[in-house]
Amino acid sequence: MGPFEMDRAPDFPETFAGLKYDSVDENVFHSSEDKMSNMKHFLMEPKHDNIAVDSFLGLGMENMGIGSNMEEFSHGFDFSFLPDYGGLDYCSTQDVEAGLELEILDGFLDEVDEVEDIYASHNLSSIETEVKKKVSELDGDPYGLMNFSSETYSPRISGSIGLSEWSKETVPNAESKNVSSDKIKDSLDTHCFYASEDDRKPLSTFISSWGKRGKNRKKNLRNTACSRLNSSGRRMSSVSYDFRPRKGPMKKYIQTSTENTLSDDDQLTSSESEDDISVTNTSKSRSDRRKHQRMWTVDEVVKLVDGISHFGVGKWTDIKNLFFHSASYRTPVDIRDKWRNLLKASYTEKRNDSIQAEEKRRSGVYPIPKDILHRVRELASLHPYPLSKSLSFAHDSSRSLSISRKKKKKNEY
DNA sequence: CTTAGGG
DNA sequence: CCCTAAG
Repeated sequence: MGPFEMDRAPDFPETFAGLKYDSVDENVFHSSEDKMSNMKHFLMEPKHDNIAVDSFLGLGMENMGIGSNMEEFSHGFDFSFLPDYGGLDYCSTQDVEAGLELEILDGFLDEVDEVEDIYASHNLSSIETEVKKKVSELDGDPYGLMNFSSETYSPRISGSIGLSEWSKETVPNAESKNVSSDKIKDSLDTHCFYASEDDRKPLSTFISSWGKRGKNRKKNLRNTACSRLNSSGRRMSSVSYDFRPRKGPMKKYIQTSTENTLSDDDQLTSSESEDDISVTNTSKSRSDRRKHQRMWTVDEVVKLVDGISHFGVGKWTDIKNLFFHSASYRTPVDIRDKWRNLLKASYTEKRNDSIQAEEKRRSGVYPIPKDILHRVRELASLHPYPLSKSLSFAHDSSRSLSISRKKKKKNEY
C-alpha cells in the first residue's frame, strides 16, 4: 500500500474530527466512537437533516477549515481499494428500492473505476468546488432524473405507465430542488451502507467520484484519443494503461513519482492495467488498445430495454444520457452494440433452447432473463432495425449453419 | 458529433 | 469492443 501512507489511514477520523464543524448538526458527529465507524455513522445517520448533508457536500465546507487541513485530510484516506465493480454492482442490483437510488448509486460506483478519480482525491479544494457543482447539477438535472422512475424500477408503479406520463415525470419541475436534497441524503445513506460493507472502499472513493462527476461527461468518448493514438503509433509499455485520455494529475503523477507508480498501478487499475500490460509486453499488435470489457449486467440490459422502449431504436445518445448518464464507460455505440446482441440473443433463444442452455452453462455467464428477452423481441418487432434483415432468416432452419457460426462469434460485452 | 455497419 | 464512413 506504499505511496499513500497506509499507516496514516487510522489517523483519518481524528483528523476529520479535528476540523471545525460548528455549522454541522451536532448529532451527526457522535464525538466518541472509534475510527472509521465514526465516519460511517456520520454518513449513515438516518435521522440527520439536510443541513448536515449540505455541510458535508461543501456548502458548509468553508466553515470547516478544510483549507489548512486539506492535505492531511486527503492523506488520511486509504487508496488501496480495488475497483471491484462486480461486487458493488451486485449489491446495487439487489436494492431496487427506487430507480433514483440506483442511478445515483451507479454513478458513484461506476466512477470508482476511473483511475483519475483517485488522483482527483488528492486535491480537496477542487473536490470542494466540484462537489458544489455536482450538487447544483443534481438540483438542475436537465433530465429530471431526480424524479425519474420507470415501470421497471419503481415497484410502486405496478402497472405500465404511458409514455406521456413518463415524460411528464422526467420533466424538471419546481420541486426538483427539494427532492434532490432528500435524494442526495438518501443516496448518501444507501451508498455508505455499501461502503461499510466493504472496508476496501474508503470514503475517498466516493468523494473523489463526486468531484469528478459532471466535469467532462460526454467528452469522455474515446474517439479522438483513439485516432490520435493511431497516428502517433505506439506508446510506452510502462504506461500502457494510459491509452485512454487522462486528466492532468494522472500524467503528472506518473512522471514525478516513478517509484510509486508500479505498486499504485497494481492497486488502482487492477485487472484493467494488468491485462493491458501483459498484452503490451508480449505482442503490442494484438489487442493493443481495447477498452476493458465490462460485462453487461442484467440491470444495464433492463435499462437499455427501457431506454429503447421510451426513446425508440436509434436514439442511442438520448438513451445513454438518460439511462446511462452515470455509466461513463457505456458509449452510445456500446449501447447500440448491446442492443444488436440482444436482438440476436432474443432470436437465437427463440429458435433453440438446448444448445443455448449448454452454451451458457459453458460460458458461465448468467443468462439474460426470459422476460427481458421477450421485451427485446417486442421492441424489435415494434421498431424495425436494419439488422433484422440478417436476423430474419433465423426463423428458417435452412441457414442454421450460418446462425451457429454467428452465435459463436457473439460475445456478451 | 451521431449513426449505421462491418470487423 | 474497435474502426470507418456518411449525414
